Amino acid sequence: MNEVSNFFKSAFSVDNIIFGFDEGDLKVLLIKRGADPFKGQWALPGDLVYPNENLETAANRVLFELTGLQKVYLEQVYTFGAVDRHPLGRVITIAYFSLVKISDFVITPSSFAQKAKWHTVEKAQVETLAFDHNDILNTCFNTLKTRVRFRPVGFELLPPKFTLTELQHLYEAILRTKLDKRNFRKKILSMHLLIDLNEMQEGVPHRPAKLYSFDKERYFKFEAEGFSFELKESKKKDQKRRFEELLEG
Amino acid sequence: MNEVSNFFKSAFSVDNIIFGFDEGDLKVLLIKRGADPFKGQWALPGDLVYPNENLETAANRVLFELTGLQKVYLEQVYTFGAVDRHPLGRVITIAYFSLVKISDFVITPSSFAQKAKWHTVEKAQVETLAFDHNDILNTCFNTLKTRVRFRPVGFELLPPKFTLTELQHLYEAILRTKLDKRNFRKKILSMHLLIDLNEMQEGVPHRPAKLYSFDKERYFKFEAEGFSFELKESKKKDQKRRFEELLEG
DNA sequence: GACCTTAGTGTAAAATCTACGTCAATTGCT
DNA sequence: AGCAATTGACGTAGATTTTACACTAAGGTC
Repeated sequence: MNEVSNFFKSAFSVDNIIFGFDEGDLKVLLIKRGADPFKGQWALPGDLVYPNENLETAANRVLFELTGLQKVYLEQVYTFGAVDRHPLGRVITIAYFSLVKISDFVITPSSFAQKAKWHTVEKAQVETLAFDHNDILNTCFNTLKTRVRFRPVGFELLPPKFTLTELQHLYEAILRTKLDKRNFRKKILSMHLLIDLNEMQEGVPHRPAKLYSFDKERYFKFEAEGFSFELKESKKKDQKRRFEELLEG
Repeated sequence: MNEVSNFFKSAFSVDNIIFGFDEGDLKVLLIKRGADPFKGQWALPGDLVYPNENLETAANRVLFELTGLQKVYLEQVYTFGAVDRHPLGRVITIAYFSLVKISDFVITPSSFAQKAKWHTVEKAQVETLAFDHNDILNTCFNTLKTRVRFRPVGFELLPPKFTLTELQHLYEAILRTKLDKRNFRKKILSMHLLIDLNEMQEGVPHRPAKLYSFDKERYFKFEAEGFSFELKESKKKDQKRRFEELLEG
């Protein structure tokens, strides 16, 4: 029993990778650390888990303290536990990713965050983040890419009413590819997971588009009986290349 | 700083879900616990992680101590951290699943395992396991089902030389469905991931089948350039039902 | 050599996926 | 009022993939 007590000297934390979508870009929320270690560096929002707190509760708490948001999409992704990942001792961290509608959203920096700011994922990936947060971000971004092909999680990133073009741009930003407009629409509509709201966009300087919302109930029904939601990218390489040029230029 | 030290009172463990395949059944290795808590109950093999040990190292260690196997397929799946999941204190556990060839294999029960035994997954799922190990097993089994559809991990469960029928039975056992023989073969062979060994089964009381091995190198090449490996079950409901009857009867 | 068991194979019909071009509705500018 | 600019909406033909399905071949056993 005494030996066992030697093991009870570790801590664990949760880190949230909070994705949002705005102006055609996929973004991630980072905080500028207000305390050592890594003071002044950008980091993923996270915190130590209280001894009597469940992991998911902790992830929700961090999200709430930082953003004021509750009941948003949150999913455990991976646990990072390299021995030397934290300078203060053995701390393993459980990464959660979260998808939020940026529009809903007021950043309310908590005590441990001097400053919170949306970064495009591209920029965050080249930034030097605190701890092993670059690893974590990359892993979670890859998970998002995979997730979005098999579950309609993407809808969590859009406002309640959206156009098909907005939805397509979202998928293109996440998958970093270009999709064919007509095929995308056909595919999405054939799933019957969108509700046609019979409303139109307003105040846009061009032909207004129809607005849709996501039919969650219907999706849950389908999911219950085993249902795969997949989006494939164009098989023609040219399209993909064209998009990569777009990203760079 | 003093407050922070309150957090450093937790421990974490790894639990291994070791899958094997034998006699047409998917199996999982359980140990009968030799010490409290849960003495005498079946449990997943696991251990506390040493303070200076990486998670993956710990998972490999547990596997090695129990089975003598090294360098087998091992993948992190999920972290379980309910506050009350361990009676001795706050212990979160990181679940890894592992795929081994039962043939390779001699169980060498370590100090913490009185007895290790292969259980069919079906039976293990209805057994009352120690801690939250039923949860863990179910989660990992679902992950295996998904994994096997997109990556050729199944090969890890077979001996180095196998027949197409053995491969098909493996998939059927994992997916709990029935697959069409000709379509399965066509699909598998069209991936060009199997090496035809130009050898035949011997000593079987029927027409001997060709032996194949898995072409790992080729797979890694494909994987590197983004490649999806998918097996779908029959869309005709009847086939599935027929198989479910088989499972029950 | 009869019979039992599993191995091995092809095809046609259906479903899905891919590439692609034109007219429509609105705003803003002149 | 008319025109330019912008994005929305839509269908089809050809290619590819998926599905369902049944008979002969090879070896072992008795």
